[in-house]
Amino acid sequence: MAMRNRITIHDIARHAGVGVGTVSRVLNDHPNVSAETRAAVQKAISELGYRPRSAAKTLRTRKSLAIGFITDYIATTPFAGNVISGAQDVAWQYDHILLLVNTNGDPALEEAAVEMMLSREVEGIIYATMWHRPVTPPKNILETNVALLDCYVEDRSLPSVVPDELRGGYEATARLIQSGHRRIAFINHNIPDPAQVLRAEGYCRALADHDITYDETLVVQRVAEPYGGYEAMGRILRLSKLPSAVFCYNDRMAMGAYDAIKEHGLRIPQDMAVISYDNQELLAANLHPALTTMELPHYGMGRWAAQYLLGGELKPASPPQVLLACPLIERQSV
Amino acid sequence: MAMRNRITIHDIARHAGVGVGTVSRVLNDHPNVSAETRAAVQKAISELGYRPRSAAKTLRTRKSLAIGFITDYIATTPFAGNVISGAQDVAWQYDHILLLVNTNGDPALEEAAVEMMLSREVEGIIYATMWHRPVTPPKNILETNVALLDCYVEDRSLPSVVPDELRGGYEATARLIQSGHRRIAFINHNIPDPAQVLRAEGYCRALADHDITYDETLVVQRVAEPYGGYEAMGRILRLSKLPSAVFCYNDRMAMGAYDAIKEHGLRIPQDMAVISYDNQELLAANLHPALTTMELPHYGMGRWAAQYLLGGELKPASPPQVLLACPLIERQSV
DNA sequence: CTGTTAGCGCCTTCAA
DNA sequence: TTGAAGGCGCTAACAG
Repeated sequence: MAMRNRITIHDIARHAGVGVGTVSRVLNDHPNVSAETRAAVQKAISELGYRPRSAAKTLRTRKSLAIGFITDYIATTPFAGNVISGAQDVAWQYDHILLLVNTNGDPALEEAAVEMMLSREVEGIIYATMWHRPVTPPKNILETNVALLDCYVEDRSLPSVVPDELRGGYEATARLIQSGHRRIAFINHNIPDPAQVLRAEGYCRALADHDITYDETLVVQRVAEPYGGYEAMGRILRLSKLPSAVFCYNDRMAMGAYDAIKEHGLRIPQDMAVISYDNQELLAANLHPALTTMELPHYGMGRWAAQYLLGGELKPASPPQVLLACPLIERQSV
Repeated sequence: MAMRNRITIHDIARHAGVGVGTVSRVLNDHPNVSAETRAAVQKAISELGYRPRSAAKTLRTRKSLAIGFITDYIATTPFAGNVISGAQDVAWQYDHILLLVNTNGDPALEEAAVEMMLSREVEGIIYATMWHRPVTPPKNILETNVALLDCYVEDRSLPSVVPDELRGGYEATARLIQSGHRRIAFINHNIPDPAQVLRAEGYCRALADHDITYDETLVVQRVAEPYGGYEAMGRILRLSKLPSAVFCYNDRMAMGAYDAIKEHGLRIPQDMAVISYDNQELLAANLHPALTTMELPHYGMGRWAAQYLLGGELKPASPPQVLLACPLIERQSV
């Protein structure tokens, strides 16, 4: 904290008996430096305990070695850490750091955050939502590079990475079919968002591809919480002809479905197989039996977004709309 | 992205017919500027769409308006978002931004992260762990201000904020006693960390304060996972004289305890009251009955750490060791 | 291969 | 209350 004047490249230049240009060159691994000069400079650097001032470099080069990371509701989802971790791992690999701002969905704050990031000359901004949905980012974000994470703009004019919900819904259903099930219920969320629509579409296509007739009485929509899953499963269990398996919109609904199934005296998976979506470790791994589910690729989306921004393959002409696969996590419920 | 030369204070000075010094003054709310001059400058600023280059300011003032945030395992806990959110809210209030690095506990990476932050001249660094424990931060962190979050150094030489586990253990137990329970079991973690030791201490003191004799057969230690809680509760239920309530080390163990209690044919809370620790929403709110538990003050710790760094009350002479209360979240299990 | 020099954009004295 | 000038530390272009 005792901030005596910091050591600069001038100091180390003098100490090593060279010019500042040379010091700058060794600092930046410029090839045109003789081995001995380089060694002398490096010696001086470590002897004097030199530490560069990143602001000076940024001012000169217009590169901040940073990317912005804007989240909407970071505190409300257990997945936030995975997304950040993915972005961070790639950023670090490129010697970049993450500038984080959480906005609680406030548009004014979003715009201010972007402004601050632009002032700091970030390489680009990752605009991340905590659940898959369409968004309208502040327009000033267009003044730098952007990667939308777990979200997209309706007109597809911005690069985006989201989970491949359709394929996930398809594969979850197919997994059930593969185990011999033909009569498969689907407990879905009752609010139409991308996950809700696309998982349903995947469910339908899987049935169709295996010549199973779609039966609307087997599809029940409720609030995407345990009690919603409980209600939905209860309704299904009152059917005269019971299904032998159920695909749940998410692990929370599956949690409720478990209760209903057990109360009904049925065993999982013998009497009722269950597969679901999200892979919330805490739930999925600890339910009895452990829940087989489709994992949301949070870490991967974080990586993709950072990689897109730093990998140098920016093509604003045709912004990529990437779908990341949701891997099947096999446990004991199927 | 078309990065024509940026507009500088020189441009706006010329446009407004004043000197750069004056522009700088209005930018920084310096009092000595006449109202009309100020207005003229502000007009020019908005007309030209001026955006400051933070690097230039930082170079000149040595203030980056940023604080570093180092985490160990951000991806492994659902609480990460709350901590970040707390720090972020305060940082923003002071016009600061968070520079985030997650290290996966790698000491080399930690040191490099600190080095990068020092180069960027952060105001201070929040060193946060995802569970309460003693730590050894990289020594270079001492070259700036530090706030340890959910952790501490053994010699207490660095400011730290952690949950008040002892008081939490005490109050959880007292809550049970208050409901008339006198025979109270305690399911604890089987690895001695601060939470384990201090919650146990709180349990003991609460019993003592209410003239209840400590009965070691009522205290069982296991792995802090649902199956550990299940095992522990099973052991307790085999006792000849059953307790009427149980205090669990965390919500996950409580989850397992629930299973054991129900399998034993007992009702919660009528036959067996349950209280626990952590308030993992996902679990606590969705167990049947909903779980009464002590909340870990993650958001508050985030706020405290940022406030300490930015509030200007730094006193390295006597580094504060703050304990934050764990509020009781009443639900239906007591 | 190396030294010198001219800024990057801003803030902050110092005079006026 | 205001303008002018110097310099924060670094990189990159230019000579040599």
